[in-house]
Amino acid sequence: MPRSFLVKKHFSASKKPNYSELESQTVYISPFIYDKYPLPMIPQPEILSTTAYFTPLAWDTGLLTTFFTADYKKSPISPSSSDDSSKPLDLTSFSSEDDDGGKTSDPPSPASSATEAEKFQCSQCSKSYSTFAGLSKHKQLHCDTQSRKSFSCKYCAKEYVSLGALKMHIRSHTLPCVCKICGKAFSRPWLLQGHIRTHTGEKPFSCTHCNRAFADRSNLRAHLQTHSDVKKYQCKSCSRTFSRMSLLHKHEETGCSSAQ
DNA sequence: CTGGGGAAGGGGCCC
DNA sequence: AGGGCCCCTTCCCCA
Repeated sequence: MPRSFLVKKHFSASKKPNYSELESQTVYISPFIYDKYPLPMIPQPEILSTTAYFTPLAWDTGLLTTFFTADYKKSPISPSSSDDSSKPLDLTSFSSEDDDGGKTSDPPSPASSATEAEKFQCSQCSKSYSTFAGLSKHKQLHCDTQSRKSFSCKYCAKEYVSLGALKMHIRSHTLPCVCKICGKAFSRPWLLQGHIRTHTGEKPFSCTHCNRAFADRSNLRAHLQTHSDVKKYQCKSCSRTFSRMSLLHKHEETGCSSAQ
């Protein structure tokens, strides 16, 4: 994903958040995409008109293609042919466990992480991180009680130990990322990005088992489970297995016959 | 009721 | 320290 899609914002450096500034931050996607959608435009609230940022990247089909090609070069998941960049990408040649480059919370593979993970360990809880920054954030958020400070949200009762976490949370109230097609607002740019795919119909993640395509990588992962013989989620009461945790939860909540 | 797809929210990690 | 991305999870809807 091109970083130019995102509008860099400058928050107040003071400990007390500048709420008016936070509230006025509105992220716009490029207007070019909307040229393809002559839909009646929803009246723009004042927040949308005064601080509009139009970044260079357009979300038209051609540029989307460019975007996807460039973006996915970073990941092990890349189109089979660079000349055929409009072809949906294939995730299925990678297992759901190891296609994330070690960024997930899954247990790291012994070969790659044993030494890395032990490099920075929390003295409080012994949790290990591969980077000092990771350890620092962990300590700040969870274990370094001496340095904990409270940042309260003015919209709700939530409190956070860091200003960054509060800013992130406040975005869920202010919803600065607005879709110009339908007016729906989102807290983060990539939520808007995913939402825009619902308008464009872009589905860059394809399943090689059945040729279905998805707009969302996670939805492809969930779909891949339907092709798997082994269901990951098992009911402790009746041992029945499910492809999704949500299905297991639903099964348990609706009353597993073997429960109790 | 179950299984599956679509859409979205939030946390963790890397840069 | 903050921005950005990825992943996991959840909710809703439909067949």
